[in-house]
Amino acid sequence: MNNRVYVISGPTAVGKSLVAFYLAKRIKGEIVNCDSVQLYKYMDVGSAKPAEEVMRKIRHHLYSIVEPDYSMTVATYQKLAFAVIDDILSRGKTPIICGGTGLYLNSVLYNMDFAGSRGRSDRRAELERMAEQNGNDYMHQFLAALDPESAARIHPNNTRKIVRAIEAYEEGDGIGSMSELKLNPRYDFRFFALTMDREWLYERINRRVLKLIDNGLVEEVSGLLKRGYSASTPAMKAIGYKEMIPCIKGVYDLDTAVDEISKNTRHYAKRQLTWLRRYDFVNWIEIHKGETVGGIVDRILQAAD
RNA sequence: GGCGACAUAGCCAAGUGGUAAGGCACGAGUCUGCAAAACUCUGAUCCCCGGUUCAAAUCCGGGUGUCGCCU
Repeated sequence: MNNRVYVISGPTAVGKSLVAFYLAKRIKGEIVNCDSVQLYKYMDVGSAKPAEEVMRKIRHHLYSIVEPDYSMTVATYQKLAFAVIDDILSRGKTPIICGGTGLYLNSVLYNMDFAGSRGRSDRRAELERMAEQNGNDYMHQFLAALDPESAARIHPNNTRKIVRAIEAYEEGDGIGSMSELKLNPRYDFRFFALTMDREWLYERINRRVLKLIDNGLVEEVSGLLKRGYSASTPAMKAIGYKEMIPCIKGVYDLDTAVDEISKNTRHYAKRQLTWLRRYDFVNWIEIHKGETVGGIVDRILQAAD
């Protein structure tokens, strides 16, 4: 059975969705979301989900599948993604994974086993409280006493990771190291990362944020607040949402919100590029000004064979 | 034209004689169950010239520039 799987990644706002869509049209593909925020319902504008009519023309999977207060994890994503990918393949179509959430990408690309520790939320809360009371170094030393290897890998200030490492250790195996991961043999990947001149990308990001406002971001976030979601809802920590809440509450004006969203999006895009550079088997597709989507798809298909 | 203030990294900015805090931006990076998250690293000899002093971003004189007020 053919098990080819395309992966289209890249920083936010390079145009992944559009490229994936045209690629899907060419090869009878179906798109599988790999964006942690587009997984959520009611978060369409801020997460820049593909338009309705686009979704009607080509099958799109794993978009808007959970409520904003659902706490998503990589493990869950992986399970969902595998199920969808296998389903698409079984129908003789080609899955096109599209998104820029690096960790989620890893869960598909690599042989990551999440069967072990799940993490109990009560224990996590307890550890977080402990961290707040005793400080970063205390927690780091606490971890070092249990699991010196992972303590050595985690910076003392990164409390979130330290808590997870302690949690994982207490549950059993502890956390592994991503540097030892092996490629997932189940699929025949064609992995592409779109990129473009940094300055141009930043211009696109700035422009897109303005467009999100035009498209009704303020209304979308107000709506979410009315539904009862708040700044502490997991999904509301996403860029575009977390900055919009204070604006709606009158803490600062819309211009400030726009600046904050743009800045955080630029930072995010930069981190995504850093993440993608670590894959030695990725095919970089540098997009040039004036190039058509068709042309980009041509280059992808050429490189894929 | 006169009077006054200011001049420190891309931006904001502390420091008023002892050898340049901090923040932001930019850049680089880490990453095994919150990942659009969390975290780390990185830059200047202080507008120019001269003087005082063992020692000046810090004091004095001159120049240039910016801002404010006055005529």
